[in-house]
Amino acid sequence: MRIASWNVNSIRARLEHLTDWLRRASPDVVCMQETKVDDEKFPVEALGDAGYAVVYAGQKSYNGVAIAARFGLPIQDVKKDLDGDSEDTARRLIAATIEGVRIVNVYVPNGQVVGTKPFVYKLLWLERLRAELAARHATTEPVLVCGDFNVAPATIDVREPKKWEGQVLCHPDERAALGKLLNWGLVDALRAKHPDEQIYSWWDYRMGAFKKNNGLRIDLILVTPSLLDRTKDVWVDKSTRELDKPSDHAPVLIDIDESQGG
DNA sequence: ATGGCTGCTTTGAGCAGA
Repeated sequence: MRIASWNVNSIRARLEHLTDWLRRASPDVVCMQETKVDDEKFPVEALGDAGYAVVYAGQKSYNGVAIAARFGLPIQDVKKDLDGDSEDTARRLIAATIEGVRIVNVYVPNGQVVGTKPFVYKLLWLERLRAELAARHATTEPVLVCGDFNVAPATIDVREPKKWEGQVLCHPDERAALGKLLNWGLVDALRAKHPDEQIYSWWDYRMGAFKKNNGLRIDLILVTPSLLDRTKDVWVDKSTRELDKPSDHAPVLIDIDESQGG
């Protein structure tokens, strides 16, 4: 089973890229972030034409998450938002069980500037996610948590670490919050498979950052140990970032052996 | 260098992103 995570930066602005890419990359499941659209206006039909069913938790203008699965793969036990969220909180989480894998798709708050209210909210959000996973799941289950974490886990995940040192996305408090989430029982799947490679998933639109490969790896796929055992490979598909009017994020993909699971 | 790009918003300057 091939699962992808992609911050599309507006699903409506990216619809052609998305449907073209689905045909090209052929994921069984794609988790999307920053769909930036009300549920009433979600492009269900376009995804259907591409061969995918979709569940979504969206809002106007900002945030929004969705999980699409190839027709024939049932999407079960859909859960939206963190426990304790209300109707007017940002839509940042959608989870579902597909082929026996619990898939939790997150758009972690950006945090804006270190020390601000949004930054504190980001740290709290990561802790709430950890608490919710720990309350709902055992680490022996096949659980996959993916999305835009807005945290670069380590120095290797940043092309210009000195420039980013102590800044939002790279601050020790964010890395500690992510570390605590991992300590519950998750593994950063790409890093486990590629311990020494500099691989990025986001490049700033400005200053020709992509051409210089001046990026950060902030889009992650975290898995429990039983899923890591079944993981064949994890990679970033940079091809979408080369298109006209791209998302600033590229998709991250994981191939999971199906013979051992389900 | 407080800019630089992009998408969204009851359309147009301001916001949020990262």
